[in-house]
This record gives sequence, C-alpha cells and structure tokens, in this order.
Amino acid sequence: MSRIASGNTIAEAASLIGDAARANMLSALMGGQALTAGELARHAGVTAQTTSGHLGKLTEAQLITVEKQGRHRYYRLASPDVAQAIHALMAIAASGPKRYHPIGPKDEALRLARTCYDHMAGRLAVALVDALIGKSYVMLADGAGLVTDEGRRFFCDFGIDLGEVTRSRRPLCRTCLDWSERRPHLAGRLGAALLDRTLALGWISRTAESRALRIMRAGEAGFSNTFDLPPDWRKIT
Amino acid sequence: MSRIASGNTIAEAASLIGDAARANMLSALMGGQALTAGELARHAGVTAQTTSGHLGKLTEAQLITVEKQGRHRYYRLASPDVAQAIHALMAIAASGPKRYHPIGPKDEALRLARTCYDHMAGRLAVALVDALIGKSYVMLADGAGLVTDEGRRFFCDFGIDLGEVTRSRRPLCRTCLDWSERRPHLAGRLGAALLDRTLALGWISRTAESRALRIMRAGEAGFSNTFDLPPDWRKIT
DNA sequence: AGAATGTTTCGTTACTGGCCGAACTATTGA
DNA sequence: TCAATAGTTCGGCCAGTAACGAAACATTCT
Repeated sequence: MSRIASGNTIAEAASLIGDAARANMLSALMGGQALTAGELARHAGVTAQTTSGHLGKLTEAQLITVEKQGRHRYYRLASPDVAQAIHALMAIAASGPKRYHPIGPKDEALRLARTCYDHMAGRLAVALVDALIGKSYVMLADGAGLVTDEGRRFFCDFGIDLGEVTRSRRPLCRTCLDWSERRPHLAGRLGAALLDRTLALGWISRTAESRALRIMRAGEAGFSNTFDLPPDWRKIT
Repeated sequence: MSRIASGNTIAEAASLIGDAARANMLSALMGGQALTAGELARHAGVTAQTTSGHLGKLTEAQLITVEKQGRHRYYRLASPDVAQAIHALMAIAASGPKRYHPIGPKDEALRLARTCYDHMAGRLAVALVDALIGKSYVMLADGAGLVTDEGRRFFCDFGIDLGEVTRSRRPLCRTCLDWSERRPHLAGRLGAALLDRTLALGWISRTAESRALRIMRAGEAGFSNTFDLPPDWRKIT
C-alpha cells in the first residue's frame, strides 16, 4: 500500500547486491581503489562474460561508475552512500546467526589492518581512535564524532589540514562500525585524510589483491610514537 | 579470494531484502511498530501462505523477531542495525537513476511527517532539527551531532532526561538522511526520545496502516511555540 | 600486419525461488 | 461443541536469471 519511493525500489537495489558474484565485486571495491573488469572477475570467481553482465547492471543502477582507460575499464563505487549501504549489510551479516567460519592467515591480516572504502579499519584503526580519544583530540560522544581544537592543531602538525573542510557536506568525523572488532573506528573526511596521509608517509601500503594493508617499518615506529599506541595494540581485545 | 565473513554472507543478507515482497514488509516495519503477519501480507500484496514463508526466512536470518500473542504473531525489526541497513538502501535507491514516479496524496502525508524506525522523519523532523540548531541546543558539526549543555537543560524541561544515557552504546544524537527531504534529521536516542515524548504529549499520533504521523491540534501549537518553528515550515524547501 | 590481451554480445542451458491452491494446526468466542 | 479467524505446511507451476561456450570487438605490443 504505502509504496512511495521506498518499498519497491529498495528491493531492486538490494537484489542487485544480493547476488554472490556481485557482492564479491562490491566488497572488493570497498577497498576504495578502482579495479578492472578482469580483477573483479577473479574476485568474484566467475568468467569474464558473466562479470561483464554483472558490471553492466551495477553501472546502469549507478552503484558503480566506469572509466575507460586504454583497453581496461576501471570500476569504482559510485558514492559514499553505496559504501555505507554495503557496510551496513556487512554489519548485519556479521551479527546474524553464527555459522562455522574458520579464520585463515589472510583473514588475520585483514583483521589487523585493511581499507574500508576510503579509510582504515581493523585493529590498527581501532587502536588509533582509542589513542586519539585518550589524548582528547577527538570526542566520540556516544558515537558521533567531533574534533577538538587541540585535535585540529595536532592533525595540522601531522600534515592534515582540517581548516578548509569545515563547511563541507561530508561528515568530518564519522564513526564506522568495524565488523571484525565490533567497535567504532574513524570514518568521514578525517578518516579518509588519515589514510591518505599515512600512505603518503609510507607508514602503510596497499597490498595487491586484497584490502589488507601492510604496516611498514616506518609505520611501526610512526604510529607508536606519534599516536602513543599501547605496546600491545596488536592483541585482540 | 578475500572472502572472510563479508563477501558471501552480505549477499545472503542483501538478497533477503532484495525481494519486492520482503522489502515491502521490512519497509512497513521501519515504522517501528510490531505488525502481525496478516498486516504484513497486506503491505506486501501477497497471500498469507507466501507471507509466512518470507517471514520464516527473515526470522531465521535474524533480520526480524517474532513474539507470539494469542493467535497473532507480532513481527518487528531485530535491531537498529537492520533499520540502518534498510535506510542506507533507501538512500541509494532514492539517488539512483530517476524514473517516473507520481506523488499521490498519501505520499504527501508521508513527506510531511512519518516515523523512521524509532524517530521522526519528513518536513516536520527537518524543521525541528533546524530550529534546534538555530537555538544552539544541538550541534551538527559536519553531520555528527552533539547536544550542548543548554540543549540538555531544554530537553530536560521538555520532559526528556538525557542525563542517564551518557554512557550508552547507542549514539545519543545521530543524523539520519531524510530520503524525501534529502537533508539530515535527528536519530539516535535523542531522536527516539523526541518521538516518544511528543507522542505522549498527544502532539502527534500514529496512523493505522501507514508510517505517516498525524499532527494533532495540540501539536500545531506545541511545536510552533516550544521549538519556534518558522510559520512556513510545511513548505517544501 | 599479426599476435596477445581485455572486454562485450549472443544464444543456450539449468536452476533457484516466488507464488498460489489446498489442506492442516492453533486460538478465540459464541 | 462448532464456527471464525490467524497462521503454517505441502506440492506443483512458472518466471527470472546466473552461468558458460563461442564469437566478435577493441586496444596494445612486437
């Protein structure tokens, strides 16, 4: 009865995500990087033909966008909204009925540090936000985040200018529930800037075929010193 | 490859929502009230048998919960996480490729004021949050919300005690993007409390078969006076 | 030019999953 | 006890769609 813009059309969006192959592709794109059709095919575990069809549908529905470059086609998530939706689905999938699910070594790397669309997630991200709160650089008043004046200065020193972004539509500091740690970590513009900056500093680096982040030697020291992480931050909480 | 807890299982969750009938049921449950199987069947526009099957699946996946009461079964969303996910899907569905979509009179009522899981949405909700920001009772610093000390006192006078909820897991003040207004409105505990309180005051009342809220005579005056709404708040922005 | 790689289109097949009719169980009320 | 209402289970029908092979198109490299 009360159909309006919701009812029917959310089903279309959801069923688009609700296919194993497409879900795998979208999950891969949650890494934040643009991927080619071939890479996505490998991620999804289906042939190139099948992938092409899927990507066509996702593009038409504006869940992803394409960019032609030579003989490659680079796909990426169309908007933070899409990332948000996939994220929310991850959350309810993780909290659903528990099922046998072995943890492999690759999983372990993902749990330690990975990208989540455009910011960090995993134990590193959770440890960072804890440290930032401890130093009163950010406040997570019941889940909503704000940067303090002290924090602004700190981030400025660290090479992240927050001054210009005050009046942006995009949340400066959002929280994002970590599906592996079940705790919030930093998202929003600040989260994205933090990822960019630490990548630029060479503290972390992206890995080839996975969303996992590698923590470099410079990062080991950098994170610990700059953010005062506790020595046992790698421990599972 | 990098399957972990995500890839596969988000597809299950999404495909569960990705059916027109089930999506309609879930949308109906976004009203926040528990509904019987029969009511949900009418919302979805399918027979009782079909509905039963759908509800079974949704329950098993823990997207909704059941409560037996006499010969009725009351269904409700299992958690705020689920509401969040559906909400996110509504957002991307609304921002997708535009399509012919007539606006009926019932839609108009929904756009004016409705429930969104456990808080208000629509033009009323947007007008309220604007007013609260104008009076410096809440701050929506780039999308993340905080209640000021002044605001705490105001809400306390209004009959909403925010003192006790300081250290709760649930965000006190979250924003939730309004799909009809395309602007944020109040969610979280504050949003929920505001809905409860104004319902208790008789300013608004739920309607029978829809998520629309009726604004009562007492509410007309109450909202305008207490929150200083502009006289033209019903106007489309 | 010819070969190799990346991607799409077409046509076919096979399967999943939604839907309903009919029959069955449970609760309430006369 | 019988009738009415709410909900579930079973079985069969049907449509939508994901999958792949084959072949075409596009781009780059040699």
